[in-house]
Amino acid sequence: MVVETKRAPLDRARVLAAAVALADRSGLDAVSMRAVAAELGVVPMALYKHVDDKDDLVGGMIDTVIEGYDVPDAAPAGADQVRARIRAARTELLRHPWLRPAIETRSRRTPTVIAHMDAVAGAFLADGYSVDLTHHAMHALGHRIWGFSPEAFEEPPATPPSPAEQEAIMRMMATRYPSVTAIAIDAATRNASGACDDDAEFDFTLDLLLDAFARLRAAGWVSRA
Amino acid sequence: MVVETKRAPLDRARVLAAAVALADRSGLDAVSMRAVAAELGVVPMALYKHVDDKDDLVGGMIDTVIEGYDVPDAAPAGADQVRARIRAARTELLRHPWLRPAIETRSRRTPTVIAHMDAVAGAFLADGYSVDLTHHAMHALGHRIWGFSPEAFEEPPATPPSPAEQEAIMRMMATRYPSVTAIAIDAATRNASGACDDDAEFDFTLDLLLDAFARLRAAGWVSRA
DNA sequence: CTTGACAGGTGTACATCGTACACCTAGGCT
DNA sequence: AGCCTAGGTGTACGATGTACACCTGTCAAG
Repeated sequence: MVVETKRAPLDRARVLAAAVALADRSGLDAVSMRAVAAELGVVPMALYKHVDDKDDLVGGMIDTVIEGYDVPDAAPAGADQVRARIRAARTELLRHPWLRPAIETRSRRTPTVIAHMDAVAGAFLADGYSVDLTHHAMHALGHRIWGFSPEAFEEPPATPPSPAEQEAIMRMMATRYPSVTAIAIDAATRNASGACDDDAEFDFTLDLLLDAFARLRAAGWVSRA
Repeated sequence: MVVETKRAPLDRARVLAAAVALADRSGLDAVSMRAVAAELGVVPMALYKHVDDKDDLVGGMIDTVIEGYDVPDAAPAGADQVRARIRAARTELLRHPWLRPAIETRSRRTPTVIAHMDAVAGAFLADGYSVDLTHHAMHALGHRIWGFSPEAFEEPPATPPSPAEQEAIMRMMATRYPSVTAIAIDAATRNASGACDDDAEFDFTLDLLLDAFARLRAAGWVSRA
């Protein structure tokens, strides 16, 4: 008689893991209920026994990643601790490109998400920052707390036209948008590929902000008027 | 004989205006091809004669708003000009709440969008900022260039539980997330509603960043090592 | 040992969405 | 007069999220 290898029963963690794996492989758009179910060899509706709805699914995916943050818990306090946490977040963000759009379109907030914010805020407070200054800092850091800089410049969608066309486009750009063109050219002299070093920009801004707040604190800034 | 009042033929601008009006009234999710078509008393497929696809539609909606920026063209140069542009963007952003998610999920970049970035970058350059410093500034300002601060704290989804439950939740929050709770309480002492003054935070961070860059420039910073 | 509740997987069905494709029709040109 | 074409129509398809009824194996209580 044929013995079916019995499938271990699903649980929330396995569902989320499958969704994360799928997103890593094929992007966030590929994460549909049906696709995740197929990944697990199960019918779509089975997922709803472990997940409220699609929104809960991607919320759970985010949580899964956040819980994997490699954060040196016994790290130095204050700004350095903040830096460590944010860099840990960024590492994970780079590993999972779908994470950014996922967080950006998020609606509900989970305990895991709040806990991460609490840890960052706590590091400021532990370093003697006033509550209000910490508040400002959290706002200023914004999404950087999740490891990404919300760029004004997005990746160009990789439309490599013929070299001749490219020349014409460049000329048009240079006359119509001289400033961004100047920046692009300057960046290209520094980086053969012409792409910005996003990682360097991230650190630059992070340091700029952390320094600015350290300066305010040192100057005795406590709270807004 | 019955004389049908002849409908003026559609054009791209009318389609976009209808979509913007609909989004203003009912949110971005309500903007489907079918809904916009209905708004115009036309069949869904008619829109495709004026718009490539849905992505082009929302791109066009964004352009429509950007083109309406009330930017004092003969404004002071430099940081003040940047401030003016960004504040103009923010005004429009507050008028159209759908704008933020629309921009965030954007994929293609339109000339109108590039022109706005070019104007901001140009203001820095005109003020004597080096190209590279301008580049950094654009990255640091990130989405703030579009008028929004990408907050770590999002609006709570307005779940007002019973006062008793609220009390219990607060107590739990205070022990589990002491830092964010401290911030929330502190903010509440300053603002009866307990909500952050997002507008004030926006200005605070904008000033912080612009000051930081002004300081770098004054110190003779020209380009990264 | 029986029974029955319940956790968990199944199957069908539906509304909504974007959009491909073929079609029709009214104006304006040659 | 004849035709081209811009612009609106109609039908249809595949994908998606998810409601609802159903089945089934496990395990604890009687």
